[in-house]
Amino acid sequence: MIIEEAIQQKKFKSEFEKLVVNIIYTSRWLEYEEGKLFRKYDLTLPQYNLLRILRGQYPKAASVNLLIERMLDKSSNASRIVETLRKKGLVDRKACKADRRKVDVIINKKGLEVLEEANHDMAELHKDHQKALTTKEAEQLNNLLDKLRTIE
Amino acid sequence: MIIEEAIQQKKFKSEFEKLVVNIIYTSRWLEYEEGKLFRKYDLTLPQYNLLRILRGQYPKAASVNLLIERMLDKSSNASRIVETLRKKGLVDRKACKADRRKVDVIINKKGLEVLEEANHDMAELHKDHQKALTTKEAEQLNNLLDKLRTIE
DNA sequence: TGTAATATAATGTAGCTACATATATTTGCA
DNA sequence: TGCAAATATATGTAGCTACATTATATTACA
Repeated sequence: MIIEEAIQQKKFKSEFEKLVVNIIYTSRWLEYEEGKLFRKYDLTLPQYNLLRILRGQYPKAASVNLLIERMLDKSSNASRIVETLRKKGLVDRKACKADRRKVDVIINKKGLEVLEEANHDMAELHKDHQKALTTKEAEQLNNLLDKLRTIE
Repeated sequence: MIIEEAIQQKKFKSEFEKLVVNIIYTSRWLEYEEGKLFRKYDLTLPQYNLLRILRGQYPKAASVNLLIERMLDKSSNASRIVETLRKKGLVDRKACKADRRKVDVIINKKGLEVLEEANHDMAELHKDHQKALTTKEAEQLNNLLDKLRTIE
């Protein structure tokens, strides 16, 4: 469905106004698609992303600061998401000995298992995307999105 | 900044995995840029979008259902956002006479004024985007995003 | 060395989404 | 007509972002 139909807006002032709406709308659509998948594992998107970052560090610990730097939402409150994951028994958290301001967060065995399972389903989702776009088109999209953000 | 640097992830499994992250990240970036703008007017993105839909209907009333259909987040709770806007004195709400289940929501004078001002700043933001991409590239991006969503 | 500046993490608040559920009204049809 | 199904909206809950503030630990340097 083209964006005009999707949100029932007949026309946009410019191709750029339309682009902003289109990117946000497509992001929401992707997040919803992924969200359906995560709910199976009682995870949210930010929780899944945090687990992925932690697995990237495994078996080293990550500080909350490191997590924030690598998250998609920089100002999301990593502390609270870590706490949620800890309550679910997917990560361990303890004070950092070298710098007592810091906290060492490590994904544990259960966390790695859940992540592994979710990743399988995620790979399936990406296969669906491959039906819609060729690799070349996906590349082109990636490059254009990167280019848009050069004004930052 | 390319997406790999932005979230400090060295490589992705595929161009498609990268694309999902890139779209969500770019959306967050746009929302943040727009958000800075809205905060000047004590508005949030959903509130701004709702006001725009209401102006599209003006001087006719919109039902909550119509608002939901046209919002970027279909399952956002339009009722509550309308209530927030009403508290801020930007919209009026009254029971619909023809169908008493429905509610008539109309943007008022103050709402139209605030929207007008915010739109000015928004136009400036779009000018910045034009520095990053040509109209042709924006078009290309729009088409690729629409194509990605054809699997829905 | 002592103190101010900085860094790290946690927490409080408003508003948001996603989902489930509740309530009231209208419609469909046996 | 009467009642079940459908429709429209509101509300409760968990978890989220954005922002401001706080608490604590470390660093810089006069």
